[in-house]
Amino acid sequence: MNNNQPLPWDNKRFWNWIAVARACHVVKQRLAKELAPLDIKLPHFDILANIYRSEGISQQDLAHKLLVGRSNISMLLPQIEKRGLIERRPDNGDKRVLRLYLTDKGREIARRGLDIEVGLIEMSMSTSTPEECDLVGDVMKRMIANMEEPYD
Amino acid sequence: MNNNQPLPWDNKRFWNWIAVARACHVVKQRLAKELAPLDIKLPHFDILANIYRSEGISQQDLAHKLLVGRSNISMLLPQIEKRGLIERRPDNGDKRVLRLYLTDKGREIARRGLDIEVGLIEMSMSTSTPEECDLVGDVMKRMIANMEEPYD
DNA sequence: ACTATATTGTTCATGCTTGAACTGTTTTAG
DNA sequence: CTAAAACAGTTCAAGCATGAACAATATAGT
Repeated sequence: MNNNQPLPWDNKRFWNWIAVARACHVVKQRLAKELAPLDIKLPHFDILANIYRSEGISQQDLAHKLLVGRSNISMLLPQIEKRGLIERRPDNGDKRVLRLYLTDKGREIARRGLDIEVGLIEMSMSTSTPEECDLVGDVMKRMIANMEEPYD
Repeated sequence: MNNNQPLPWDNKRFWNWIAVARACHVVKQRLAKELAPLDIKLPHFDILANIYRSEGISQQDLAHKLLVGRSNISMLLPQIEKRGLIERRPDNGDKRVLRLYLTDKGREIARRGLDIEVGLIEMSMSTSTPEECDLVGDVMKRMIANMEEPYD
């Protein structure tokens, strides 16, 4: 038995991470609520926001950016397309690839949603200095890099 | 039109937050993989881990801790119970509430899963100093507090 | 005591997410 | 040039998460 191993409850890094996970969860739930007036769900908005930044992106690259599977994108896009928020156009050189573009309506929603998201982030981070926020970002980027290693 | 509003891409806080969200996502996906040998999924493990820390907790309180709806817990518990990892026993004073306890088998899995989780967190945070990690935790707790405010 | 309100847990329909199997296209190697 | 491998996108079945409606129990105000 390994019952004399240190408990996680005594581990500060553990609790700090729990705080990160909870903050993430809370912000996402809150953002979903704030987006309701735009009649857009979080997963759809994430897609719009990314196309807004990278117009003409492929579904593959979009999935990669959002850290989700291609199938996920493949299931959501038709819904957004039917609402007239995006267009899918085949790539000229590669017949496998579909490239994604916003319609004016889609761009408007992306724009407004992003304003809401940024406002929420600014509000929630307003009690921390820019230097502190930057440090948080740095630590997170390091974590992501470490996470890509094999580890076993 | 508000097209001359500043774009989020120019906002440092925005990018720092994106890093947080991505780190969260990556860690969760990785943890899910590491837990596979224990034959336990992340949602089930989260439940076990919380009962491990708070044996005798009610379903309501568990849902609150995990930031999910009661219905979610209500759907997952029977599965874990059937696997013989937990027990549900009625409260003595209040016939509405069910209190949750781990079986020896459940405790073993919780214990081993927590070791894996802590190992993963330590590894990913190993390139940051304890002071930096503590600051991250502080900023996150402030964010959570700010998020509970009305804001509209 | 008694009705109104609140609380705990359940069920249901809906929607998101995943991984595996599949189609069609492109690239690579021999 | 052709066969094998890699790649982009789709489909499907399964599992997770949510909110609304519900049953049973507890609490409060009169």
